[in-house]
Amino acid sequence: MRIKTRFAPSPTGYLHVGGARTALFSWLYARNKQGKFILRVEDTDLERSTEISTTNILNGLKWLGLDWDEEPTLQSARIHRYQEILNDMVDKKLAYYCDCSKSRLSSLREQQLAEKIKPKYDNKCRERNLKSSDNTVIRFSNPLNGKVIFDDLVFGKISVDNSELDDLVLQRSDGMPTYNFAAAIDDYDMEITHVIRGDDHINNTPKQINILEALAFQVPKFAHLPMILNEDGKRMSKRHDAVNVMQYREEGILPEALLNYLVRLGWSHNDQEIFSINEMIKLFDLANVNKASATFSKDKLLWINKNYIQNFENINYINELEDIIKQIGADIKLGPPLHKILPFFAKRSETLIDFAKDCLFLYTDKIEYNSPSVSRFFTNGIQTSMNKVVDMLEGAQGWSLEEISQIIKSVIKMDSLKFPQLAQPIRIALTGDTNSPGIAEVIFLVGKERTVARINAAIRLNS
RNA sequence: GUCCCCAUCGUCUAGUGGUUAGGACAUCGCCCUUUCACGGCGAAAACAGGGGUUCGAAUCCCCUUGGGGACGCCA
Repeated sequence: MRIKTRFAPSPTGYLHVGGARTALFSWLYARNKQGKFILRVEDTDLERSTEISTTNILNGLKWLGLDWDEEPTLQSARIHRYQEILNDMVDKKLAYYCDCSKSRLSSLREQQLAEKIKPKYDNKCRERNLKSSDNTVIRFSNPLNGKVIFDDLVFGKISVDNSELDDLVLQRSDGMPTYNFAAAIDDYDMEITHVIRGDDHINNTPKQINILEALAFQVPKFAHLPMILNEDGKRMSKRHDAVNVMQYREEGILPEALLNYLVRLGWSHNDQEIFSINEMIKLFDLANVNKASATFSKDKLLWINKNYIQNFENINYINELEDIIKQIGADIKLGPPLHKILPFFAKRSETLIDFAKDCLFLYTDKIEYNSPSVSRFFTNGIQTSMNKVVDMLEGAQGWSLEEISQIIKSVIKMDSLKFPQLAQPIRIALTGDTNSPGIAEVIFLVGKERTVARINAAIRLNS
């Protein structure tokens, strides 16, 4: 049978890192097996679901490059199908109507909690044979005895006693199906072979298996993924943690890098750290997924990102970089085309934001001097040497790195200077700060005319 | 509280009965150096604890401890 996996987000926010990791593993598994990967939007909660959330989540997946097969399915479009099955279940006494009020349910729950027992529905309506009416829900007649055992592809054998489960609601009083019901039916109808999801769903699995088995529907295989914890070792939360995938984009993280970081959170292939997308697809398997939850490390993400930025020959991020430079307010036409500066800046940047800031002096003529550095390096008399550099640069025949480098060196020799004594004030004149690529490279990239203008301006200001 | 699950350096992990317990991030030191970086070399750093099983346990079993998850007309 052809492998088919799905990612089934609820449209109640954006794509967060946990969801992205789940989607990635699901996607990798399908791609590795030449199977299908589909999307299912679980929008059965009318209160919380929004269309904008669906768009956000899809955009997140697109940015990451996690492409899907088939049109995404909305559960809200399938209510007739759920209804059909529900009617059948009630007919077959696999499910029943229940009119217990929410207040009765909550006091029951409080009582059970007070008695220190697991809160469960007491099956009051199970044998009452109620008819459907405005306020009724449909509950599942969960088996009373025995246990549910399934073989999780990551965790191995998991066993839960039916006495731990209760008659869960399948359909709300507003007519919408609940998660455990809709997900089980959809996985069956959509012929999902492998349900890959977070391990917070382990406890739902026996419920879904019972529903499927009651209906004599085939049960898919399950693979639960360990959770991702934040740097405090707590579960990632929207309040405290950077969990929106698009936030990483704004921070200058490359999608390939985020994917690479995420794939190593819970999965490994010996000692390998860096994987191209194709390698991930080729090497991914569920057998090497870890069981323990993992802590998210921004440091390591940045390290991986740095690797990808350095690897500009294979990863194209010029358009993204250009957007950021424009956002900062610089004019890309003032300086060299971006692909020409890559070799000089790529190995210096952890993020695209760093990169953009570092190369900004090439794309703006408003140089803001870092004043403490100015006073430190613009020592008495250095202006004379700087003037010599200007003169020689103006007289230069060509404009090569080698030639520029020779000019700097000759002035240093002429005036008996140490390299930084001359290089630093020039660097400040050209870039505003003390940190940049090599001084000859900077001069080369800024260009003759602008270099001369900037050095002259700096000399005027500091003499 | 009840149930389910997990447990190797600070972090991500390799390891599937016999290893000096390996790699990576971060940290620290040295080297390189034209500033900041990059890079190179090196150091420190772990099998949660206790019982078994075994000639031999990080690896298998049990208990304890710690952590996570679930217990909704959320997903």
